[in-house]
Amino acid sequence: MPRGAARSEAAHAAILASVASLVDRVGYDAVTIEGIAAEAGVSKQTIYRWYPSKSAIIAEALVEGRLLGEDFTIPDTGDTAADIAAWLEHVLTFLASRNHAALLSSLVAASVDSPEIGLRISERLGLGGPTIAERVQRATDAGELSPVLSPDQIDQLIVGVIMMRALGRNPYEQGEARRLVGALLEVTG
Amino acid sequence: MPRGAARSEAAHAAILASVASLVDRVGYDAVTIEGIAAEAGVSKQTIYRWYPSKSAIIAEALVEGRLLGEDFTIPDTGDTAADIAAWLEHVLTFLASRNHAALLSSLVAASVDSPEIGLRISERLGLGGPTIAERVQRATDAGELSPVLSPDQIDQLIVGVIMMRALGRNPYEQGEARRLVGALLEVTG
Amino acid sequence: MPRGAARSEAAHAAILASVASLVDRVGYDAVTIEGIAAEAGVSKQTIYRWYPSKSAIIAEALVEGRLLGEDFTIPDTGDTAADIAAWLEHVLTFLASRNHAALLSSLVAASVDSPEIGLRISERLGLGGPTIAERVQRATDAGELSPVLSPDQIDQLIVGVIMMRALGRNPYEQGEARRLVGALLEVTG
Amino acid sequence: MPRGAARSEAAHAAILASVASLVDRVGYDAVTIEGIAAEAGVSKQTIYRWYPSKSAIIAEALVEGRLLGEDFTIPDTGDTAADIAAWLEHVLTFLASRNHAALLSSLVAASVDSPEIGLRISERLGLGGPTIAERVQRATDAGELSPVLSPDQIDQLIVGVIMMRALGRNPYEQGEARRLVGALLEVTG
DNA sequence: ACCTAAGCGAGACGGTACGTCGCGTCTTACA
DNA sequence: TGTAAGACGCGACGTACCGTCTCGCTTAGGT
Repeated sequence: MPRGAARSEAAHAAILASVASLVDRVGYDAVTIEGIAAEAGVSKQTIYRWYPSKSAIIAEALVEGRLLGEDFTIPDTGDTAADIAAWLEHVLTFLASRNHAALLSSLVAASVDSPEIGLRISERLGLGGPTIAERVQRATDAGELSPVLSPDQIDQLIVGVIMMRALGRNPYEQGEARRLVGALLEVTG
Repeated sequence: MPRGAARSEAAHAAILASVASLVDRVGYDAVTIEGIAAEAGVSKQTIYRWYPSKSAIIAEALVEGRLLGEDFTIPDTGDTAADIAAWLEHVLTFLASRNHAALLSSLVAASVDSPEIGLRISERLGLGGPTIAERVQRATDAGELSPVLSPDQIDQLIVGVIMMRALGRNPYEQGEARRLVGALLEVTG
Repeated sequence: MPRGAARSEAAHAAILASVASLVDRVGYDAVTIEGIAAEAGVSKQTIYRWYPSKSAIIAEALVEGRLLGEDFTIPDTGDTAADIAAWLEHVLTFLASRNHAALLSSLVAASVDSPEIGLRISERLGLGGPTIAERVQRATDAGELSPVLSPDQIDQLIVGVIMMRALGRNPYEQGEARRLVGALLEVTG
Repeated sequence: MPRGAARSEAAHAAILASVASLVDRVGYDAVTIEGIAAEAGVSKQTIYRWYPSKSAIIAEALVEGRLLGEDFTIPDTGDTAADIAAWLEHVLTFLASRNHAALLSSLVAASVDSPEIGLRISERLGLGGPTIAERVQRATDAGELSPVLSPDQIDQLIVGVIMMRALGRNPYEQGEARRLVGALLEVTG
């Protein structure tokens, strides 16, 4: 059994809280390890003891829900098209409010040199369990839908739209999500 | 009329050549102003005289075709769907070769802090003239196509796919572009 | 006979005026060639055409009386001790007023790497013609004085006092010059 | 009680050693912070952590005896005039050898912008304890001497001679110190 | 009345050094 | 042994001046 003081949960929490606050206020790029340490009242060494890099802290903050804190789980009501449309609307609406698009785009930039962050963003956006591709596949197998495009392509197109919105800051147009999903899934009704 | 010595075209060209070479060799993030200056045989001050930041240099290198040098103009043969499919295939094939996806994704990350770069990337990818949305709109007006989605949505979906590919490094699957464009534009043939 | 435009006296004068003003305002060290050029409305090239260095400009400004502009000629009334005392009093009084000590000390600092400046300062302080040593020698030869110290030593001591005053910023005490000169020249009266 | 790592004595010593060596080799003006850092194998930041400016480093090097390392303490044998004469001879002889006059004059120039340096030079030359003025005062009170000039004036004259020597680079003449001190202190013997 | 060789302002250029920031590693003293 | 504090070597930042070098204009003798 290890001797000496145990890992300080207070320090741990302070780090995550500070990094979330800083990312929100100044953006990912302008966040520095020294800034986090100062804001959290923690020594740099403590940070480096638990995290190998700035992006690892961000990744954990994502997992802990300190960033992108809302619940973006894809609902499961039996109507796959409606579920996905509702979820997409939720995501796009979220991006259109406050500086959430800026937050997400700075995280996307971060994910370029940290695949981990990309993965955590996906999870946070509700894609941690069954992905859109899987949902579509299942619905197709069940005869619920018969889309022209493959489930993977549909997944990619929808996530691509989210990315474009995060990067481009376009406003959200009422009903857009429903129309898009409807078209992609060939929901004729 | 401006007085004083004119801007040195030699220095100008050397800067752009060096930045292109460096981005290619070490990646966007690892490029430094001092590195550019050293490689170009130019003083830092000369760089700062003409560019406010690293991203401005990248933006100009993009405009000058020193990065993403290929011709990605969307063809115009009369068949809009085929034109766009051919163009998309070209872009996706390009991204699948060498370290081009890494290059583009690092540029996308850069564009988060520099809208200018985002704009120049679009231009370089052939979207500087009539956009996909415009092409689709024109074809729809001419009765050539009657897609379910709006031209803007189609545009966004297609560009979104390119982004996803750049960020995700998936390989390109033969014929993918054609299938995707076909489905989005409702080309039943 | 030379052809082409003649040296611009306007530029010449503007340079000297600016350098004098700048030395007075910011001190020798903080004066820059670029600052002079900007203040004088003159190009750097024009300055370098006529002066090899900053200290050369200072030297000329001294010669022209733009710095240390007062007349410090040693009087010649026949009474050597009184002459020197009067002169010394004049110099020390000058140093005690305004920021003249600061000016002189910055010039002394300049003279460390520019003997030319040292020479010009001496001239300006009235030592350009017969030096103190020469005056004392002459008075000694004439039987007017019979000092214990050699003329050169006396000269050095008196100039040394001026230096100390310039460097040390002590205030001037009424009658000090007279007492000092009296003692050094053994004027018993 | 201060926490954190203590100041590195190794770095501290290396800085002082380097600055002493550089001043000796290239002269005060040509010494740069970057040069010191490179020579000492120390980062610039470490230098700036402890010293606000180049002159502060010089001041400390003076205090530590890395520059003007000789012992210039004024002796105290009971014979004040002889003590001062011996000390002055020591100083003037020192200045006449090697490039010591150049060293001192560059330090004097530096002291124009840094009173601290001026103070440290005085201390180094043996004037840190009882000054010449104090020694003369004491001797006068004891009836040992009865000089015409005030102790302060004598002090100033003697130090002025040292300055003149430093700035003027005259050679030292055998016995000069003794004659000078003799005359100023009215030692008739 | 033209040349044409200076002089001139403006200012770009390759450099060197500045003083600052943040990195990731380390050392110290305390709990 | 974990922690806050903080020093350290390092690399890059963006700025200030250096002294040299074009530019295009003005000026004024020589033909």
